[in-house]
Amino acid sequence: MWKEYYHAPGMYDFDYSLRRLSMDPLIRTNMKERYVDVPVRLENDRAVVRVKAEGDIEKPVFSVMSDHNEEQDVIFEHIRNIFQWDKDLNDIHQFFQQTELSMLFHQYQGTPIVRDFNLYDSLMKVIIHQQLNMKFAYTLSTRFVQTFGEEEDGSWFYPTPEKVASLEYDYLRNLQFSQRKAEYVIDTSRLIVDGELDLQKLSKLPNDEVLKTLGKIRGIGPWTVQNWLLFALGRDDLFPAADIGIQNALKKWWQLDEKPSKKDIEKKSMEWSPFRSYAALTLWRSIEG
DNA sequence: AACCAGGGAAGAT
DNA sequence: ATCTTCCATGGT
Repeated sequence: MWKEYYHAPGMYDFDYSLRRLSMDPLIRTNMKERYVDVPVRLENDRAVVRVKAEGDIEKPVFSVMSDHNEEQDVIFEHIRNIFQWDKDLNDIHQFFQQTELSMLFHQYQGTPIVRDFNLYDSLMKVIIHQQLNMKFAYTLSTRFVQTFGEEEDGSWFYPTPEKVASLEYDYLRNLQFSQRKAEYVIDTSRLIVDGELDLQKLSKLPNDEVLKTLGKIRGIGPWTVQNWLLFALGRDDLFPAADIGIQNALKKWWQLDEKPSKKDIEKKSMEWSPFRSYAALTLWRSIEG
């Protein structure tokens, strides 16, 4: 068992992040004790890591602990990247003070981008969640993981690309996937196993190159690429204009009768570049619960 | 019952 | 290039 502490440079609302993480039934969170258990895939091994809030929004301190004693540095580095503790959210807050979203950022301070735990898992989840209402979306992804993935210490690991590539479409249809969705999930996994798609390599490329590569794959459109860039890679400047949640939030924020058009959204959101992701997160947050 | 859901492919202009 | 229509289900 090891335990390490870390201080973030600016404000950081970890309790909000926990609330978001707790929306996913596959992720074990505890709001009262303020921790989340993060499943970590290693080279040929797995670890479950507990990340716990020890401070508050103004003075964020975190503890990271695990009883997996090998590759401790790799694990800690991975956790730091997921939660992006080194990004100074005071700078983001400062930036939005000169925009029309200043009030919103004042109300919801220190909203971080918490990345999905794994590049491949994230892509599968985004494909599965396309167009579905949140409740059914989580039902589907939970069934998918609990049927084909693996559990360890109460935490669920997504199935590997190899495992998913070996499935028949009917296995997913039985879980109430549509035929299309079953094809998207399995075929994309097969591309990865065959070496035709390398997510690690993609993660080092600029957004437009990722869009060019991922967008060619059947079942992956602009919304899915944008969400993957935002949540898997944690990129700062994504604004999913096609997203219903974003549209609803802007409708409310701009006091419109109808949802604003994709084009209007894209144009206006340019004022929030290069930190559009934070605008998106904060807008989502403004219409939650 | 009708319409929507944190879309995308395929077909039609 | 841009616009419809269809895909499949569960939720409200």
